[in-house]
Amino acid sequence: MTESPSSSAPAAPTRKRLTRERVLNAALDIADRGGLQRLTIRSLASELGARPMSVYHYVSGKDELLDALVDAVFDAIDSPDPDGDWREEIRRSAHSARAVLRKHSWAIGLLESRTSPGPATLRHHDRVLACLLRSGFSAELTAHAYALVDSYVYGFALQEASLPFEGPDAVGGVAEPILERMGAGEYPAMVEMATNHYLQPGYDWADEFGFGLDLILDGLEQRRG
Amino acid sequence: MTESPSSSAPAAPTRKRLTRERVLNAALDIADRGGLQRLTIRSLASELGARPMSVYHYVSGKDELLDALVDAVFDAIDSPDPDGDWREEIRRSAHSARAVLRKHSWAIGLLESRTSPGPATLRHHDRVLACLLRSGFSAELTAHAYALVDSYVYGFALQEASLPFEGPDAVGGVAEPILERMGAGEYPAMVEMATNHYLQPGYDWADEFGFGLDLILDGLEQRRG
DNA sequence: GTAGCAGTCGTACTAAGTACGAAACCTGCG
DNA sequence: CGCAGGTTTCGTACTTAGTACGACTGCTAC
Repeated sequence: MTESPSSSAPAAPTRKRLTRERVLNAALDIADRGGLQRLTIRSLASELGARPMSVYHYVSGKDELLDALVDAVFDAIDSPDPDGDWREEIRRSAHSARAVLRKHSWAIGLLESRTSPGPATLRHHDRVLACLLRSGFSAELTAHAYALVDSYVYGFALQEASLPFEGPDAVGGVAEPILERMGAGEYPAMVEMATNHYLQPGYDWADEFGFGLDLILDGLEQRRG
Repeated sequence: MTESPSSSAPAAPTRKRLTRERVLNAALDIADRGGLQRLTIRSLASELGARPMSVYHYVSGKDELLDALVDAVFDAIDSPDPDGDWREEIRRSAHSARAVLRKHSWAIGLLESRTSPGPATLRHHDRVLACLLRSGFSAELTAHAYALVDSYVYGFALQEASLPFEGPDAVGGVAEPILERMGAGEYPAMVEMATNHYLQPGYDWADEFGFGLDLILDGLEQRRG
């Protein structure tokens, strides 16, 4: 019954010393797998093979943990290169942000409540601004462009997260129940769009992202001084 | 010490019978005042002058409560009139949505996790689609426009909620501490923008909304068949 | 080896969601 | 007027989660 000293871990994954990095990565994993709801100090400790209170040596509380996670997500976004072509760089960065936010969709909901950006977040924003300024955008237009592109990216990610389906063909699976719920033509335009467009083979809502982004970039180009 | 039967409420606001409407309104109030965090079944009951378990006769649980709140927020948005001029109607509706989401900014974070839209939400979306379709937009362009405008509105609201300030002049109050935190020129472009633009008298970040919206509407108009 | 410190954790308190079933209330009917 | 049956309200209590406090452990430098 007594454990020999050489075998350390009885039932938990990855033993050893904790580090802030391991804590954050484990938290990322949990949130990615099961959403923010599954991420508790206790589940986190368990994932790390430790007891809840051990976590508090690496984060001061759950709030700081969430702040750190948001910053970690921003860190994964490919920032634009301030010396490249603005249009291509902003475009690339926006696509990257969208992909990252799709993977960590729980992070979007966090953005609303966190008002103290971390270093990675600040750095990303700085690079976006630098890219625009160096490309000859006026301060005013830079501010416009920045607000516009970011809003679009976040908003798209937000919609994507709240869609009840995933991928090109899964649409039918959840859309049809909704179709029925619409009853006797309460939402005719939605029905029309669903049958004529959304449910057509080959349609993938995810493709909408590029259209809007290009429209925005076109508009900015036209308005550039 | 004994209360006379005629005086009913001892220490709580608004007595009488509960209704689902009163429950939802109280929940709205609490969330508006103190954010989602303050909204608990217990605080809600207390606001209503009732005990926690009484609430469960009007909502099946906290999740359903949150779903209902999101739908209530959508209900407050001014939907476009499908028979009006598409550009003006979409514009008006977008401004309304932005105003509503600013007032209930906690709702934005909820959007990410709720995947079953309520009737008001569906109705709003239906009206947007109808407005575009009746104005001669193709199904394809309608889908594009819908995703684009909604993304922009949600995303703008999301950014607005996470800004650490409010209103035209409050900017300085919170931006300057951040300026210092930037240390020795770690974020030069942000500093440049802050000093040359954001902190200039008369600048109001909220005004950015119109620029982006008009750019988007211009772009859609150009691409209309 | 041992003082000292960083890291780990046991215990326990608090807040919050909510299951269960009883009490209070109201209504229409005899 | 009184009572049966449904409706509403709530008392109690269990569960999960965050985290304060201080003790224990084990490594490192002397």
